This record gives sequence, structure tokens and C-alpha cells, in this order.
Amino acid sequence: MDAWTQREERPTVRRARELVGARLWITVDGERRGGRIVETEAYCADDPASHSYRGETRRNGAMFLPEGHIYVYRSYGIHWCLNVVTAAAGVGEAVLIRAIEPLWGLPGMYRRRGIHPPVGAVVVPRLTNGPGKLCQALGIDGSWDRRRIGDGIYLEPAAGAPSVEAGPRVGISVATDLPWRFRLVGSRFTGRR
DNA sequence: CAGAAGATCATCT
DNA sequence: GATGATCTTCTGT
Repeated sequence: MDAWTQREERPTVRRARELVGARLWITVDGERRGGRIVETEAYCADDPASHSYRGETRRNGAMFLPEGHIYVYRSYGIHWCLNVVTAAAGVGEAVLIRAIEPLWGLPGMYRRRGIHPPVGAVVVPRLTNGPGKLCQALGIDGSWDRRRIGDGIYLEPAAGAPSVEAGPRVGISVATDLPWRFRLVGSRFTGRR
């Protein structure tokens, strides 16, 4: 195993890759709203770009909860962004969910995004192709911070060997030299950057 | 206490 | 490609 592969085997980086292809949804009034994760981003504790890098604060406290919790933060004062905590209590690592392919609850997602559905069955890519957009579409805000997976928000791993489909590595953290962003090959629902 | 920066997005050119 | 919206945290005085 070369050095690059060893770095990729870090748990949070591995989880970021595995989460591509997984199904993510919330339930509202007994209805499912969500879709397939097509882009993720890993934030390790030693990454200066991670909110957890300088220790625990009021905002990032959820990152230090055990794996299986979610961390929701306000971005640029306007948007909400959803993370899945990926390490043991006190460590402070998470994976940002950057984009999903919408599968369930399309009318609700269009409504929350303020987008009118196109004529026909085609889903517009800009519905959920960014971390702020998918939170707006799902209706996830700060009140969801510190919630547990299974408590109104659900995550189901992709069947088969989804990690093989996931990729390619589309970014490398300048600070840590770690690959950190992962996309589903060929997805129309990933962000542009 | 003031100011800057930031894991973003829509709108404009 | 540039800009503004608007909130939290961090840094400097």
C-alpha cells in the first residue's frame, strides 16, 4: 500500500467515499423526501479547513458527538449545510453532504427551493446540487443540529459495491494533502466547483 | 469592540 | 467572472 492509499484509508476519508451512492432522506408527515448522495467532502480533525480544527465551540459542538450524529451549520450567514459525524466522541471529524440526486418528495423540494418543476419528468440539476441547496430542498435547518441518524433523518448505505462506482477524486486538501471530495461518476447533480 | 474571513448561492455581465 | 446577502467565529486593538 502506497502512501496515497494509506491516507485515503483514514476513516473519515473512507466514509466520505462510502457515503457516495448512499440514500439520504427525511420523513415529513409520513412521506419520504430525499435522494441518492452524489458528492461528499471529508473533514478530518487535523485539517485547518475543518470547523473542528481549533477545538470545540458552540457552533461545532455536534462534530464532537459520536459517529451517527449530524452537524448542521450556517454558511455565509444564509445557507444551512449538513454533515454526518464520522468519528468517536471528542475527535471532531465529519463528512459534508455536498449534493444529492433527488428521488423522493420532489414537489416539496421544488416548493422549498422556489423552483417550478419543468414540464415532463425531468429533474433540474440545480435542485439539490450543492450543500446549501439540498438543505433548503429537504427543509433541514439549525434545529436539526445534533440530531441522530434514525431520528427523522435516515441514511441507507448503497447496495453492492457502491464505493467502486464512487469517485473519481476531484480534489486534494492543500493543507493536509488528503483527498477530500468525492463524486458519483457521471452524475448530473453535482456542483460545479 | 471593530474588522475580516468563510465548507454558498443567485444574479448580473 | 464579479458581486452581494448575512451570520458565526476568530484576531487584533
